[in-house]
Amino acid sequence: MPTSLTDIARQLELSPSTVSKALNGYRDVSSDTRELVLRAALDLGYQPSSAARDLRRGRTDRIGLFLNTALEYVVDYLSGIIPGAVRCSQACGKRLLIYTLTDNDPDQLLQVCRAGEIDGVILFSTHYDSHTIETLLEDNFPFVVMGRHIPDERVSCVVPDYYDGTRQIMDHLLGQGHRRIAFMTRPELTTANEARLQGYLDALAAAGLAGDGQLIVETRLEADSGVAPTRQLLALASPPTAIVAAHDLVAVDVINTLQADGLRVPQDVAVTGFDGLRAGFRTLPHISTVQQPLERIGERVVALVNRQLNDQAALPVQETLPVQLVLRGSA
Amino acid sequence: MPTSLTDIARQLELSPSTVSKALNGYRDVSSDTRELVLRAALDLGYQPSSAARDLRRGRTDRIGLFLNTALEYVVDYLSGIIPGAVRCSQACGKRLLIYTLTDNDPDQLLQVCRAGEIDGVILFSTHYDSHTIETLLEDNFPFVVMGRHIPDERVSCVVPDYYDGTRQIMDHLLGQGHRRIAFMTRPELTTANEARLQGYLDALAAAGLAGDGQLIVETRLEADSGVAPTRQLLALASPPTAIVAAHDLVAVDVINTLQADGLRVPQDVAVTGFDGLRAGFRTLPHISTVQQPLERIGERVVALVNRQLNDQAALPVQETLPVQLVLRGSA
DNA sequence: GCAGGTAGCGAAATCGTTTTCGGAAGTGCC
DNA sequence: GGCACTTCCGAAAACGATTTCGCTACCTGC
Repeated sequence: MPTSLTDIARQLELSPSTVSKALNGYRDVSSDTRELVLRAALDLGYQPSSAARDLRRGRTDRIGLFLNTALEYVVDYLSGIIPGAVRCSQACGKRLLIYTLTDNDPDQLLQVCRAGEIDGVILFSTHYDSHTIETLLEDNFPFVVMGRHIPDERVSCVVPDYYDGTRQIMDHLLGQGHRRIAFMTRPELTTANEARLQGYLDALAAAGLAGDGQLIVETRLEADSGVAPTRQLLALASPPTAIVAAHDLVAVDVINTLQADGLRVPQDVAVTGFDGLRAGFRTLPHISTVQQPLERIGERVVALVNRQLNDQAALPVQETLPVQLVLRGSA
Repeated sequence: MPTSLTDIARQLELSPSTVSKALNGYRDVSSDTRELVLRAALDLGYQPSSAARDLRRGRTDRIGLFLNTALEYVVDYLSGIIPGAVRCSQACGKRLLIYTLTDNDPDQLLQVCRAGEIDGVILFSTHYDSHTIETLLEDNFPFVVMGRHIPDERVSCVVPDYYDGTRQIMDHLLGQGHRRIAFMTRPELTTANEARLQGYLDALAAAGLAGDGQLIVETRLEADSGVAPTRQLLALASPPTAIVAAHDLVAVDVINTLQADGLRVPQDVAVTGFDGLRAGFRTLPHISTVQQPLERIGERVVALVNRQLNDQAALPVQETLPVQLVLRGSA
């Protein structure tokens, strides 16, 4: 049992109230006793019990973020987000913590929120779940969705510009002379996927090209999910000369699969990613991709949660952040 | 403000005690009222306030793990650890959470522990810090070190067999006929690095080879940290035919650097990694490495913390887990 | 000397649980 | 009817902090 506030009070023959006030900067404490209290607290290594303090104050100054499926992808994405998110939460006087979910209990997030373990929560795009969102809204619990636009004006979100990013990729590939361009999408019908697909289709149309359904294939978020779709594309009578992967991790699989078949990237087949994760540097050539402003996303997402904490009546906002094509060799 | 236990009590015209007992499975509650209470709790979406409960019970059923520097490496390693750690903590009725540290405050970990936010903590090897460990010991706060052996019999730790792993690598390379084998180490003088270096030296000696100081180079944990040392090795009058990298992420850099120079892996230079992270699959050829039993490490580390929680007098243990060489092409 | 003001401290309520203890019914047995 | 049990419930005391309010001195100015 660590030292408590009453321990200090006893030792100094003061009341707990005075000790608390000395520690919290109240003005009705003489500078002498304040000094005494601070010194004693330091000597005893005092740290206020977070449970007691949270209970009394009715808040925790903590913001949560939940980890669950598709660990490999999420974790890579997170490592890009975290610096910005941590910096911002620190500036707001909050702490950011990451919860590990056990996948067999989908309600864990709601339980943690209702138990008051955290004041607000950041929803990673991979656990879109309308029931969760609906309940959070009913509870009036502060939350922000990251990486996916939710078609509901009551929810705040921060998303990269998927449409523009895809257009940038396509314009580049078309400019290079590619005409048979394959597109890898994800099976979930989210606004992110729709925006990317729309960017692809619009770019083709703008170039006066007719789409070919065979060139649109599905991938998942899991490891090695790019291998099978690539083989599927290579097996076509007229295979693509460029492949637009759903994200960088898939692009890694694509490149490895192509190279394993003796094809050269980008000479034989150009490949592009999306997101701008560190994984893009682990292949040779490095992956040409659309760089999301990851740190900034982390920053904004925390800032928006914080805004809701400070101002109950704050109106929700949907932020779309600009992205940028970076050419690193694979296209 | 979410519904509290007293809300339920009021609505049902019962006392808070009875409601609490009904929810917590006490036997002195009639099955009728229990049913009533459970139903009301469900209807109102009741979730006990974690602050109140933690305060009263004097524990949190939470185990912490801290993230700080070298994010890219840590995060990759973590994604291997987490499934096992989460599974085990769930089996123990605990929750595992990850704290993000702001690097300018080294005492944050201690503060969180002393504030009683968590019952126990897992120390990632990358923040060895004798002051932290010493303080945790003084506080009698349960903790386990992961991935590094601490030369102090009072602290529990779980480590892969670095020595044996390195011997396995060396035996393989020597068996392939390599005679000039470079070794990348980390600057910190930890038992892990020492064990690896010793394995390297012993293997050379066992093969009757004299070591060459020029072949031992240093790397850091940060991104791209393998590039410079590789160039350093290539610049030698007599460059190595094999490079034993400190870990998989460095090996990625090494392979990319070699290939960028037109060298073939493994024909011109063989490369090995360590750890068995997913990153090893992102190069071509895939990285031959020493696979750590990551999930098992996660499992054991949580289990050991839990043991200390259940039995204050539990003796510390140092566990060394077996590792296995996996050949994937780069050597 | 006295009203009014200020500085410094403590008492006590409160946050929402858990848990011990005791008491009020009801039951069974002689 | 009296006794010992059992069954079920509530009162109340914690846990450790924060915060309001009131009280005592002392000071100030007239």
